[in-house]
Amino acid sequence: RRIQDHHQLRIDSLSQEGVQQHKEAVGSTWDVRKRMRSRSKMMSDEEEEEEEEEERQREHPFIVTEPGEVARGKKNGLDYLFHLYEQCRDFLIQVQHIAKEHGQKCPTKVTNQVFRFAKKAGAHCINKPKMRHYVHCYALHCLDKDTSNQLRRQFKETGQNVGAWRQACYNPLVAIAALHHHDIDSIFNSHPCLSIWYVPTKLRQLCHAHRNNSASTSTSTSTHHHLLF
Amino acid sequence: RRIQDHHQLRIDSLSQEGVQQHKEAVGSTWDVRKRMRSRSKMMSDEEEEEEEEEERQREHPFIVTEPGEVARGKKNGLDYLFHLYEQCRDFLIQVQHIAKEHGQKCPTKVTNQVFRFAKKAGAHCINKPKMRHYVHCYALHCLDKDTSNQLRRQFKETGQNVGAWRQACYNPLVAIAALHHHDIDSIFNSHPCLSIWYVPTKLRQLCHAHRNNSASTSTSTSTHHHLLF
DNA sequence: AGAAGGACCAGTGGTCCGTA
DNA sequence: AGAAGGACCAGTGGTCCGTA
Repeated sequence: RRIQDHHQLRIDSLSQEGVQQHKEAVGSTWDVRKRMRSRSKMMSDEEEEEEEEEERQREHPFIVTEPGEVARGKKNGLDYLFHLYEQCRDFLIQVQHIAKEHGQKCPTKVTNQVFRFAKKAGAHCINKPKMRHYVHCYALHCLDKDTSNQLRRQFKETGQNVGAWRQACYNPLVAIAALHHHDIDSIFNSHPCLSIWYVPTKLRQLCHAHRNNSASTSTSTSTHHHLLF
Repeated sequence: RRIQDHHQLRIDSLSQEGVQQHKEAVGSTWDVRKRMRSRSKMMSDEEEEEEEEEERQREHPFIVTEPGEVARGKKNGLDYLFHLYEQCRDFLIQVQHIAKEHGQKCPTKVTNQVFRFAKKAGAHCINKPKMRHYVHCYALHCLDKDTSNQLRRQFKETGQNVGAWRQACYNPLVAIAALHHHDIDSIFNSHPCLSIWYVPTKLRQLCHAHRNNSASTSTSTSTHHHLLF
Protein backbone atom coordinates (compact mmCIF):
# COMPACT_ATOMS: atom_id res chain seq x y z
CA ARG A 1 0.00 0.00 0.00
CA ARG A 2 2.70 2.41 1.02
CA ILE A 3 4.74 1.29 -1.96
CA GLN A 4 2.06 2.41 -4.33
CA ASP A 5 1.51 5.80 -2.69
CA HIS A 6 5.16 6.63 -3.09
CA HIS A 7 5.26 5.70 -6.76
CA GLN A 8 2.06 6.99 -8.21
CA LEU A 9 3.80 8.59 -11.17
CA ARG A 10 5.51 5.37 -12.18
CA ILE A 11 2.28 3.43 -11.82
CA ASP A 12 0.25 5.96 -13.79
CA SER A 13 2.53 5.68 -16.80
CA LEU A 14 2.45 1.89 -16.47
CA SER A 15 -1.30 2.05 -16.28
CA GLN A 16 -1.47 3.41 -19.82
CA GLU A 17 0.54 0.48 -21.10
CA GLY A 18 -1.72 -1.88 -19.20
CA VAL A 19 -4.86 -0.39 -20.69
CA GLN A 20 -3.30 -0.45 -24.13
CA GLN A 21 -2.47 -4.14 -23.85
CA HIS A 22 -5.90 -4.81 -22.45
CA LYS A 23 -7.55 -3.07 -25.40
CA GLU A 24 -5.57 -5.07 -27.91
CA ALA A 25 -6.37 -8.34 -26.21
CA VAL A 26 -10.05 -7.90 -25.45
CA GLY A 27 -10.85 -6.11 -28.70
CA SER A 28 -11.66 -2.89 -26.83
CA THR A 29 -15.30 -3.80 -26.31
CA TRP A 30 -15.29 -2.23 -22.89
CA ASP A 31 -13.56 0.92 -24.06
CA VAL A 32 -15.96 1.38 -26.97
CA ARG A 33 -18.92 1.01 -24.69
CA LYS A 34 -17.38 3.47 -22.26
CA ARG A 35 -16.69 6.01 -25.00
CA MET A 36 -20.26 5.84 -26.31
CA ARG A 37 -21.76 6.24 -22.85
CA SER A 38 -19.51 9.22 -22.23
CA ARG A 39 -20.58 10.87 -25.48
CA SER A 40 -24.30 10.40 -24.82
CA LYS A 41 -23.85 11.97 -21.41
CA MET A 42 -21.98 15.08 -22.55
CA MET A 43 -24.47 17.35 -20.78
CA SER A 44 -24.46 15.69 -17.35
CA ASP A 45 -20.86 16.09 -16.26
CA GLU A 46 -21.57 15.44 -12.57
CA GLU A 47 -22.24 11.77 -13.19
CA GLU A 48 -18.87 11.35 -14.87
CA GLU A 49 -17.50 10.08 -11.53
CA GLU A 50 -20.04 7.28 -11.43
CA GLU A 51 -18.81 6.14 -14.85
CA GLU A 52 -15.72 4.74 -13.14
CA GLU A 53 -17.96 2.33 -11.23
CA GLU A 54 -19.22 0.80 -14.47
CA GLU A 55 -18.87 -2.97 -14.67
CA ARG A 56 -15.82 -4.08 -16.54
CA GLN A 57 -16.27 -6.77 -19.17
CA ARG A 58 -14.77 -10.18 -18.46
CA GLU A 59 -11.81 -11.30 -20.47
CA HIS A 60 -12.67 -13.41 -23.48
CA PRO A 61 -12.24 -17.13 -22.86
CA PHE A 62 -9.14 -18.87 -24.09
CA ILE A 63 -9.14 -21.24 -27.02
CA VAL A 64 -6.40 -23.65 -28.02
CA THR A 65 -4.26 -21.91 -30.63
CA GLU A 66 -1.10 -22.94 -32.42
CA PRO A 67 2.10 -21.06 -31.64
CA GLY A 68 1.91 -17.67 -33.35
CA GLU A 69 -1.78 -17.94 -34.11
CA VAL A 70 -4.02 -15.03 -33.10
CA ALA A 71 -7.47 -16.01 -31.83
CA ARG A 72 -10.42 -14.89 -33.97
CA GLY A 73 -13.68 -13.54 -32.57
CA LYS A 74 -14.27 -13.01 -28.89
CA LYS A 75 -11.52 -15.38 -27.88
CA ASN A 76 -7.95 -15.16 -26.59
CA GLY A 77 -5.11 -17.41 -27.73
CA LEU A 78 -2.51 -19.29 -25.73
CA ASP A 79 0.37 -16.99 -26.73
CA TYR A 80 -1.58 -14.25 -25.00
CA LEU A 81 -2.04 -16.48 -21.94
CA PHE A 82 1.71 -17.02 -21.70
CA HIS A 83 2.28 -13.32 -22.27
CA LEU A 84 0.29 -12.63 -19.10
CA TYR A 85 2.78 -14.72 -17.11
CA GLU A 86 5.60 -12.57 -18.48
CA GLN A 87 3.69 -9.43 -17.51
CA CYS A 88 3.35 -10.75 -13.97
CA ARG A 89 7.08 -11.30 -13.87
CA ASP A 90 7.64 -7.67 -14.89
CA PHE A 91 5.27 -6.51 -12.17
CA LEU A 92 7.08 -8.66 -9.60
CA ILE A 93 10.42 -7.17 -10.63
CA GLN A 94 9.00 -3.68 -10.20
CA VAL A 95 7.60 -4.54 -6.76
CA GLN A 96 10.99 -5.97 -5.83
CA HIS A 97 12.83 -2.82 -6.91
CA ILE A 98 10.44 -0.61 -4.97
CA ALA A 99 10.65 -2.81 -1.87
CA LYS A 100 14.45 -2.71 -1.93
CA GLU A 101 14.50 1.07 -2.35
CA HIS A 102 12.35 1.34 0.76
CA GLY A 103 14.16 -1.30 2.81
CA GLN A 104 11.07 -3.49 2.97
CA LYS A 105 10.90 -7.24 2.68
CA CYS A 106 11.20 -8.28 -0.90
CA PRO A 107 8.86 -10.93 -2.41
CA THR A 108 10.47 -13.73 -4.41
CA LYS A 109 7.16 -14.99 -5.79
CA VAL A 110 4.09 -13.55 -7.47
CA THR A 111 2.15 -12.82 -4.30
CA ASN A 112 -1.14 -11.11 -3.54
CA GLN A 113 0.85 -7.88 -3.27
CA VAL A 114 2.02 -8.28 -6.87
CA PHE A 115 -1.52 -8.98 -8.11
CA ARG A 116 -2.71 -5.84 -6.31
CA PHE A 117 0.11 -3.84 -7.87
CA ALA A 118 -0.77 -5.17 -11.33
CA LYS A 119 -4.42 -4.23 -10.89
CA LYS A 120 -3.55 -0.69 -9.74
CA ALA A 121 -1.22 -0.40 -12.71
CA GLY A 122 -4.22 -1.03 -14.95
CA ALA A 123 -3.60 -4.66 -15.88
CA HIS A 124 -7.17 -5.79 -15.34
CA CYS A 125 -6.49 -8.82 -17.51
CA ILE A 126 -4.43 -10.29 -14.65
CA ASN A 127 -6.04 -11.98 -11.67
CA LYS A 128 -4.90 -14.58 -9.19
CA PRO A 129 -7.35 -17.46 -9.84
CA LYS A 130 -6.67 -17.36 -13.58
CA MET A 131 -2.90 -17.22 -13.26
CA ARG A 132 -2.83 -20.03 -10.71
CA HIS A 133 -5.17 -22.11 -12.88
CA TYR A 134 -2.79 -22.25 -15.86
CA VAL A 135 0.62 -22.17 -14.12
CA HIS A 136 1.49 -25.72 -15.09
CA CYS A 137 0.64 -25.01 -18.74
CA TYR A 138 3.10 -22.12 -18.66
CA ALA A 139 5.60 -24.41 -16.94
CA LEU A 140 5.49 -26.86 -19.83
CA HIS A 141 5.86 -23.94 -22.27
CA CYS A 142 9.02 -22.87 -20.41
CA LEU A 143 10.55 -26.29 -19.83
CA ASP A 144 9.89 -28.03 -23.14
CA LYS A 145 8.65 -25.68 -25.83
CA ASP A 146 8.64 -28.40 -28.49
CA THR A 147 6.37 -30.71 -26.51
CA SER A 148 4.20 -27.77 -25.53
CA ASN A 149 3.83 -26.61 -29.13
CA GLN A 150 3.15 -30.13 -30.34
CA LEU A 151 0.41 -30.53 -27.74
CA ARG A 152 -1.17 -27.25 -28.78
CA ARG A 153 -1.25 -28.24 -32.45
CA GLN A 154 -2.63 -31.65 -31.63
CA PHE A 155 -5.42 -30.34 -29.39
CA LYS A 156 -6.30 -27.59 -31.83
CA GLU A 157 -6.47 -30.07 -34.69
CA THR A 158 -8.79 -32.40 -32.79
CA GLY A 159 -10.96 -29.44 -31.79
CA GLN A 160 -10.51 -29.94 -28.05
CA ASN A 161 -11.44 -27.21 -25.59
CA VAL A 162 -9.08 -25.34 -23.29
CA GLY A 163 -9.96 -27.48 -20.27
CA ALA A 164 -8.90 -30.65 -22.06
CA TRP A 165 -5.64 -29.08 -23.24
CA ARG A 166 -4.97 -27.84 -19.71
CA GLN A 167 -5.45 -31.34 -18.30
CA ALA A 168 -3.16 -32.79 -20.93
CA CYS A 169 -0.31 -30.49 -19.85
CA TYR A 170 0.17 -32.42 -16.60
CA ASN A 171 1.54 -35.65 -18.05
CA PRO A 172 4.59 -34.30 -19.90
CA LEU A 173 5.52 -32.33 -16.76
CA VAL A 174 5.33 -35.41 -14.58
CA ALA A 175 7.59 -37.17 -17.10
CA ILE A 176 10.10 -34.29 -16.95
CA ALA A 177 10.02 -34.37 -13.14
CA ALA A 178 10.69 -38.12 -13.20
CA LEU A 179 14.01 -37.36 -14.93
CA HIS A 180 14.87 -35.08 -11.97
CA HIS A 181 14.10 -37.43 -9.07
CA HIS A 182 10.44 -36.31 -9.22
CA ASP A 183 11.53 -33.06 -7.60
CA ILE A 184 9.18 -30.59 -9.24
CA ASP A 185 10.14 -27.86 -6.76
CA SER A 186 13.78 -27.90 -7.83
CA ILE A 187 12.68 -27.85 -11.48
CA PHE A 188 10.59 -24.75 -10.89
CA ASN A 189 13.31 -23.11 -8.81
CA SER A 190 16.06 -23.62 -11.36
CA HIS A 191 14.17 -21.88 -14.17
CA PRO A 192 14.17 -18.07 -13.80
CA CYS A 193 10.69 -17.63 -15.32
CA LEU A 194 9.19 -20.43 -13.24
CA SER A 195 10.91 -19.84 -9.92
CA ILE A 196 8.57 -16.93 -9.22
CA TRP A 197 5.47 -19.16 -9.32
CA TYR A 198 4.22 -21.45 -6.59
CA VAL A 199 4.15 -25.09 -7.67
CA PRO A 200 0.48 -25.94 -8.18
CA THR A 201 -0.85 -28.38 -5.59
CA LYS A 202 -2.22 -30.84 -8.13
CA LEU A 203 1.04 -30.96 -10.11
CA ARG A 204 2.99 -31.64 -6.94
CA GLN A 205 0.59 -34.41 -6.00
CA LEU A 206 0.83 -36.01 -9.44
CA CYS A 207 4.64 -35.98 -9.32
CA HIS A 208 4.58 -37.50 -5.86
CA ALA A 209 2.10 -40.21 -6.84
CA HIS A 210 4.24 -41.04 -9.88
CA ARG A 211 7.33 -41.25 -7.69
CA ASN A 212 5.61 -43.73 -5.38
CA ASN A 213 4.44 -45.82 -8.33
CA SER A 214 7.81 -45.92 -10.05
CA ALA A 215 9.51 -46.49 -6.70
CA SER A 216 7.43 -49.60 -6.01
CA THR A 217 8.04 -50.72 -9.60
CA SER A 218 11.78 -50.22 -9.41
CA THR A 219 11.82 -51.84 -5.95
CA SER A 220 10.04 -54.92 -7.20
CA THR A 221 12.28 -54.86 -10.28
CA SER A 222 15.45 -54.70 -8.24
CA THR A 223 13.98 -57.30 -5.89
CA HIS A 224 13.30 -59.37 -8.96
CA HIS A 225 16.87 -58.90 -10.11
CA HIS A 226 18.09 -59.73 -6.67
CA LEU A 227 16.12 -62.94 -6.61
CA LEU A 228 17.10 -64.00 -10.10
CA PHE A 229 20.83 -63.34 -10.06
CA ARG B 1 -1.30 -31.75 11.03
CA ARG B 2 -1.30 -34.76 8.71
CA ILE B 3 2.48 -34.81 8.94
CA GLN B 4 2.30 -35.38 12.67
CA ASP B 5 -0.31 -38.13 12.50
CA HIS B 6 1.87 -40.15 10.16
CA HIS B 7 4.95 -39.80 12.33
CA GLN B 8 3.76 -40.20 15.86
CA LEU B 9 6.50 -42.67 16.73
CA ARG B 10 9.25 -40.37 15.63
CA ILE B 11 7.71 -37.45 17.49
CA ASP B 12 7.18 -39.45 20.66
CA SER B 13 10.85 -40.36 20.91
CA LEU B 14 11.74 -36.73 20.20
CA SER B 15 9.30 -35.66 22.85
CA GLN B 16 11.38 -37.37 25.50
CA GLU B 17 14.45 -35.49 24.37
CA GLY B 18 12.46 -32.28 24.43
CA VAL B 19 11.27 -32.89 27.98
CA GLN B 20 14.75 -33.88 29.04
CA GLN B 21 16.22 -30.66 27.69
CA HIS B 22 13.40 -28.70 29.24
CA LYS B 23 14.05 -30.27 32.64
CA GLU B 24 17.73 -29.46 32.51
CA ALA B 25 17.10 -25.90 31.50
CA VAL B 26 14.26 -24.95 33.78
CA GLY B 27 15.55 -26.89 36.76
CA SER B 28 12.61 -29.30 36.56
CA THR B 29 10.38 -27.15 38.76
CA TRP B 30 7.32 -28.08 36.77
CA ASP B 31 8.19 -31.78 36.68
CA VAL B 32 8.80 -31.88 40.45
CA ARG B 33 5.51 -30.21 41.13
CA LYS B 34 3.79 -32.63 38.75
CA ARG B 35 5.42 -35.66 40.35
CA MET B 36 4.38 -34.54 43.86
CA ARG B 37 0.81 -33.92 42.78
CA SER B 38 0.69 -37.33 41.15
CA ARG B 39 1.95 -39.04 44.29
CA SER B 40 -0.56 -37.32 46.57
CA LYS B 41 -3.34 -38.41 44.22
CA MET B 42 -2.39 -42.09 44.03
CA MET B 43 -5.87 -43.17 45.09
CA SER B 44 -7.93 -41.10 42.64
CA ASP B 45 -6.74 -42.44 39.29
CA GLU B 46 -9.70 -41.05 37.36
CA GLU B 47 -8.47 -37.48 37.72
CA GLU B 48 -5.11 -38.40 36.20
CA GLU B 49 -6.44 -37.13 32.83
CA GLU B 50 -7.09 -33.68 34.25
CA GLU B 51 -3.48 -33.51 35.37
CA GLU B 52 -2.52 -32.91 31.73
CA GLU B 53 -4.47 -29.65 31.84
CA GLU B 54 -2.31 -28.33 34.68
CA GLU B 55 -0.72 -24.95 34.05
CA ARG B 56 2.83 -25.20 32.87
CA GLN B 57 5.39 -22.96 34.53
CA ARG B 58 6.88 -20.17 32.45
CA GLU B 59 10.49 -20.43 31.42
CA HIS B 60 12.90 -18.63 33.71
CA PRO B 61 13.89 -15.20 32.41
CA PHE B 62 17.21 -14.78 30.65
CA ILE B 63 20.16 -13.03 32.21
CA VAL B 64 23.30 -11.83 30.47
CA THR B 65 25.92 -14.57 30.86
CA GLU B 66 29.43 -14.92 29.53
CA PRO B 67 30.10 -17.61 26.94
CA GLY B 68 30.15 -20.97 28.72
CA GLU B 69 28.65 -19.61 31.92
CA VAL B 70 25.62 -21.44 33.37
CA ALA B 71 22.99 -19.19 34.94
CA ARG B 72 22.44 -19.59 38.69
CA GLY B 73 19.06 -19.57 40.41
CA LYS B 74 15.79 -19.29 38.48
CA LYS B 75 17.47 -17.83 35.41
CA ASN B 76 18.54 -19.02 31.98
CA GLY B 77 21.79 -18.03 30.28
CA LEU B 78 22.47 -16.85 26.74
CA ASP B 79 24.13 -20.08 25.63
CA TYR B 80 20.80 -21.73 26.36
CA LEU B 81 19.00 -19.03 24.34
CA PHE B 82 21.21 -19.73 21.33
CA HIS B 83 20.76 -23.45 21.84
CA LEU B 84 17.02 -22.96 21.35
CA TYR B 85 17.69 -21.52 17.88
CA GLU B 86 19.64 -24.65 17.02
CA GLN B 87 16.79 -26.81 18.29
CA CYS B 88 14.41 -24.90 16.03
CA ARG B 89 16.71 -25.62 13.11
CA ASP B 90 16.59 -29.33 13.91
CA PHE B 91 12.81 -29.23 14.07
CA LEU B 92 12.67 -27.43 10.72
CA ILE B 93 14.90 -30.07 9.15
CA GLN B 94 12.61 -32.79 10.45
CA VAL B 95 9.54 -31.00 9.11
CA GLN B 96 11.31 -30.65 5.76
CA HIS B 97 12.15 -34.35 5.59
CA ILE B 98 8.58 -35.32 6.43
CA ALA B 99 7.14 -32.85 3.92
CA LYS B 100 9.36 -34.21 1.15
CA GLU B 101 8.46 -37.80 1.97
CA HIS B 102 4.81 -36.89 1.57
CA GLY B 103 5.22 -34.71 -1.51
CA GLN B 104 4.00 -31.64 0.33
CA LYS B 105 5.36 -28.13 0.05
CA CYS B 106 8.53 -27.79 2.03
CA PRO B 107 9.14 -24.81 4.34
CA THR B 108 12.50 -23.04 4.01
CA LYS B 109 11.98 -20.97 7.17
CA VAL B 110 10.95 -21.57 10.77
CA THR B 111 7.21 -21.12 10.24
CA ASN B 112 4.15 -21.53 12.45
CA GLN B 113 4.08 -25.14 11.28
CA VAL B 114 7.56 -25.70 12.73
CA PHE B 115 6.63 -24.08 16.05
CA ARG B 116 3.58 -26.34 16.24
CA PHE B 117 5.73 -29.36 15.48
CA ALA B 118 8.21 -28.36 18.20
CA LYS B 119 5.43 -27.98 20.75
CA LYS B 120 3.93 -31.38 19.89
CA ALA B 121 7.41 -32.86 20.18
CA GLY B 122 7.50 -31.63 23.77
CA ALA B 123 9.75 -28.59 23.35
CA HIS B 124 7.61 -26.28 25.46
CA CYS B 125 10.61 -24.01 25.91
CA ILE B 126 10.19 -22.89 22.28
CA ASN B 127 7.58 -20.35 21.26
CA LYS B 128 7.27 -17.91 18.41
CA PRO B 129 7.26 -14.52 20.21
CA LYS B 130 10.39 -15.39 22.17
CA MET B 131 12.33 -16.73 19.19
CA ARG B 132 11.41 -13.75 17.03
CA HIS B 133 12.33 -11.37 19.86
CA TYR B 134 15.96 -12.47 20.02
CA VAL B 135 16.65 -13.40 16.38
CA HIS B 136 19.06 -10.53 15.83
CA CYS B 137 21.02 -11.48 18.97
CA TYR B 138 21.45 -14.97 17.54
CA ALA B 139 22.40 -13.40 14.20
CA LEU B 140 25.29 -11.52 15.80
CA HIS B 141 26.35 -14.72 17.57
CA CYS B 142 26.46 -16.49 14.17
CA LEU B 143 28.06 -13.72 12.15
CA ASP B 144 30.70 -12.38 14.53
CA LYS B 145 31.20 -14.57 17.57
CA ASP B 146 34.05 -12.43 18.90
CA THR B 147 32.02 -9.24 18.94
CA SER B 148 29.04 -11.11 20.35
CA ASN B 149 31.11 -12.63 23.16
CA GLN B 150 32.76 -9.31 23.93
CA LEU B 151 29.36 -7.63 24.17
CA ARG B 152 28.11 -10.33 26.54
CA ARG B 153 31.11 -9.94 28.85
CA GLN B 154 30.82 -6.17 28.81
CA PHE B 155 27.09 -6.15 29.61
CA LYS B 156 27.48 -8.79 32.28
CA GLU B 157 30.30 -6.84 33.90
CA THR B 158 28.31 -3.61 34.02
CA GLY B 159 25.31 -5.51 35.41
CA GLN B 160 22.96 -4.65 32.56
CA ASN B 161 19.71 -6.50 32.04
CA VAL B 162 18.78 -8.67 29.07
CA GLY B 163 16.74 -5.92 27.42
CA ALA B 164 19.72 -3.58 27.33
CA TRP B 165 21.99 -6.31 25.92
CA ARG B 166 19.37 -7.15 23.32
CA GLN B 167 19.19 -3.51 22.21
CA ALA B 168 22.97 -3.31 22.01
CA CYS B 169 23.09 -6.22 19.56
CA TYR B 170 21.61 -4.08 16.77
CA ASN B 171 24.54 -1.74 16.20
CA PRO B 172 27.26 -4.29 15.38
CA LEU B 173 24.83 -5.95 12.94
CA VAL B 174 24.12 -2.69 11.17
CA ALA B 175 27.88 -2.20 10.87
CA ILE B 176 28.31 -5.67 9.36
CA ALA B 177 25.47 -4.99 6.93
CA ALA B 178 27.14 -1.73 5.89
CA LEU B 179 30.11 -3.79 4.67
CA HIS B 180 27.69 -5.75 2.45
CA HIS B 181 25.86 -2.87 0.77
CA HIS B 182 23.45 -2.72 3.74
CA ASP B 183 21.83 -5.85 2.36
CA ILE B 184 20.84 -7.63 5.57
CA ASP B 185 18.68 -10.11 3.65
CA SER B 186 21.60 -11.43 1.65
CA ILE B 187 23.65 -11.68 4.85
CA PHE B 188 20.96 -13.79 6.49
CA ASN B 189 20.49 -15.89 3.36
CA SER B 190 24.15 -16.71 2.92
CA HIS B 191 24.56 -18.14 6.43
CA PRO B 192 23.03 -21.63 6.77
CA CYS B 193 21.97 -21.13 10.41
CA LEU B 194 20.47 -17.71 9.74
CA SER B 195 18.83 -18.32 6.37
CA ILE B 196 15.97 -20.16 8.08
CA TRP B 197 14.97 -17.08 10.10
CA TYR B 198 12.97 -14.12 8.88
CA VAL B 199 14.92 -10.88 9.09
CA PRO B 200 13.42 -8.93 12.02
CA THR B 201 11.52 -5.82 10.93
CA LYS B 202 13.41 -3.47 13.22
CA LEU B 203 16.83 -4.75 12.09
CA ARG B 204 15.87 -4.28 8.47
CA GLN B 205 14.66 -0.75 9.21
CA LEU B 206 17.88 0.15 11.03
CA CYS B 207 20.02 -1.14 8.16
CA HIS B 208 17.92 0.85 5.69
CA ALA B 209 18.10 4.04 7.76
CA HIS B 210 21.86 3.64 8.05
CA ARG B 211 22.12 3.16 4.28
CA ASN B 212 20.24 6.39 3.64
CA ASN B 213 22.43 8.27 6.12
CA SER B 214 25.70 6.95 4.75
CA ALA B 215 24.41 7.43 1.19
CA SER B 216 23.80 11.14 1.76
CA THR B 217 27.19 11.41 3.45
CA SER B 218 29.06 9.65 0.67
CA THR B 219 27.13 11.65 -1.92
CA SER B 220 28.12 14.94 -0.35
CA THR B 221 31.65 13.60 0.02
CA SER B 222 31.91 12.64 -3.62
CA THR B 223 30.27 15.96 -4.55
CA HIS B 224 32.90 17.60 -2.42
CA HIS B 225 35.63 15.70 -4.19
CA HIS B 226 34.10 16.58 -7.51
CA LEU B 227 34.06 20.24 -6.66
CA LEU B 228 37.60 20.28 -5.28
CA PHE B 229 39.44 18.32 -7.95
C1' DA C 1 -21.45 -27.17 -20.98
C1' DG C 2 -17.20 -24.52 -20.55
C1' DA C 3 -14.77 -20.82 -18.55
C1' DA C 4 -13.44 -16.27 -15.98
C1' DG C 5 -12.74 -14.25 -11.50
C1' DG C 6 -15.00 -12.16 -7.05
C1' DA C 7 -14.84 -13.45 -2.80
C1' DC C 8 -14.29 -16.48 0.86
C1' DC C 9 -11.58 -19.31 4.35
C1' DA C 10 -8.08 -21.70 7.03
C1' DG C 11 -3.95 -21.01 8.57
C1' DT C 12 0.45 -17.15 8.38
C1' DG C 13 3.69 -13.63 9.93
C1' DG C 14 4.01 -10.38 13.16
C1' DT C 15 3.82 -8.58 17.75
C1' DC C 16 0.89 -6.45 21.48
C1' DC C 17 -0.35 -6.48 25.96
C1' DG C 18 -2.59 -8.90 29.84
C1' DT C 19 0.18 -11.86 33.02
C1' DA C 20 3.46 -13.34 36.61
C1' DA D 1 10.42 -2.53 36.45
C1' DG D 2 11.71 -6.34 33.42
C1' DA D 3 10.45 -10.27 30.90
C1' DA D 4 7.83 -14.56 28.92
C1' DG D 5 4.28 -15.99 25.78
C1' DG D 6 -1.04 -16.51 24.86
C1' DA D 7 -3.65 -14.73 21.77
C1' DC D 8 -5.05 -11.52 18.47
C1' DC D 9 -5.12 -9.25 13.75
C1' DA D 10 -4.23 -7.77 9.05
C1' DG D 11 -3.20 -9.53 5.09
C1' DT D 12 -1.74 -14.60 2.55
C1' DG D 13 -2.13 -18.71 -0.32
C1' DG D 14 -5.40 -21.33 -2.18
C1' DT D 15 -9.50 -22.24 -4.78
C1' DC D 16 -14.68 -22.68 -4.74
C1' DC D 17 -18.71 -21.56 -6.75
C1' DG D 18 -22.10 -17.96 -8.02
C1' DT D 19 -21.85 -15.64 -12.59
C1' DA D 20 -22.08 -14.79 -17.61
